Amino acid sequence: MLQLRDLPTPEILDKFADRYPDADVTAISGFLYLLRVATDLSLALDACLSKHDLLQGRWWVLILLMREESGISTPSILADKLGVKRASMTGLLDGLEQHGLVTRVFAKEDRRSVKIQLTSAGQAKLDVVMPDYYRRLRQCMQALDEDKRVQLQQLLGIIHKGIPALI
Amino acid sequence: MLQLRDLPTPEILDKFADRYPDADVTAISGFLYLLRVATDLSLALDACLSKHDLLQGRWWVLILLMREESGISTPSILADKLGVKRASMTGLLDGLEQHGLVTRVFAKEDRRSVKIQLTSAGQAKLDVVMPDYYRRLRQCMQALDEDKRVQLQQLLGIIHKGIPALI
DNA sequence: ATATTATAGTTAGCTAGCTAACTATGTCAA
DNA sequence: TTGACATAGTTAGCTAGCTAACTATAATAT
Repeated sequence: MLQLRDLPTPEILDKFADRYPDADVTAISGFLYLLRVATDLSLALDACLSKHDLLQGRWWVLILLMREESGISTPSILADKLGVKRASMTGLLDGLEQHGLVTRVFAKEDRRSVKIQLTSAGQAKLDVVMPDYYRRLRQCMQALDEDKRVQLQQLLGIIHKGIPALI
Repeated sequence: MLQLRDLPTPEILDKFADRYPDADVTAISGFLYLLRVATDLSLALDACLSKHDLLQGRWWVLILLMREESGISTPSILADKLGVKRASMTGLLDGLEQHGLVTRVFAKEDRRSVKIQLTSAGQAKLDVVMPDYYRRLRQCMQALDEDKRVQLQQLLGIIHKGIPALI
């Protein structure tokens, strides 16, 4: 994400725009501020989860399992949904299994595959973490009224559409 | 940073809100979309920089040096401004020095300290990368008119103020 | 003056991602 | 049926961050 703590002042942006005429100072500052706020949100989420002895990766796996009616999925599917490689999912599941939050169940219909099952301890963990997370998140976004939330979604949608132009 | 690719649908959010009454679905979806867009922007930036054989960390160091009139700073100051530990800065500077983009100059006034100087090759690298970055970023944000950019700054400011409530 | 404490930079070893290569199993076409 | 290819999961080794501990130098208090 964005490590940079020392965002450019308007003066610095102007100085750079002098040397590089393509610079669009309001675009740059909006872009950097978006990255800054998102990075700080993500760090705050990490801090919140770490109080419950969790990191984002493992926490999302538990949530993905809870989304399933049966609490069951497979490493490949979880990896795709989480957006990590299967190799990374192996590590996440190792950690969760060691803590007793999921179990690996070997499938009989396809002997290459493994079913991952959310345990009752895993569900119990979520039942502690999620209310805390939701309460904090509600607080965090409290000052945004419904209109502003709609605005935010729209603005983010516009930017999201523009991302291919950046690559 | 948000790994998660499979954002919750409104149905999933409602299901979770049933079990966890503290859930504020518009807050959650705004929060996740903000993280999603920022993460994709950051990945797109990585992709853009990698075409120039750079990663965000090293690139920001070059920019921080260029902000200085003299092109000179120190590892500690750079680490603070970049938001990494001094130990990490050592590695970033090693890489930049190997590529001839910065030089370490030992200071005589304080023999513990080292001055980091942007080289002419480093400046030349920026003079190639920055116009490309600025041009792409302008394209990416093109669809946001001036009003919407102001709105964005305001919304982000409101959210930023709320972050301490999340920790 | 000298002992303590603080600061600048580095090294060593940890983490959670990654890619590449591997094993085992399944699928499909000749 | 069997040979080629595809898929599921794992292992091994890479990266860029991190913390903790270290060396050298400077600043401060007694």
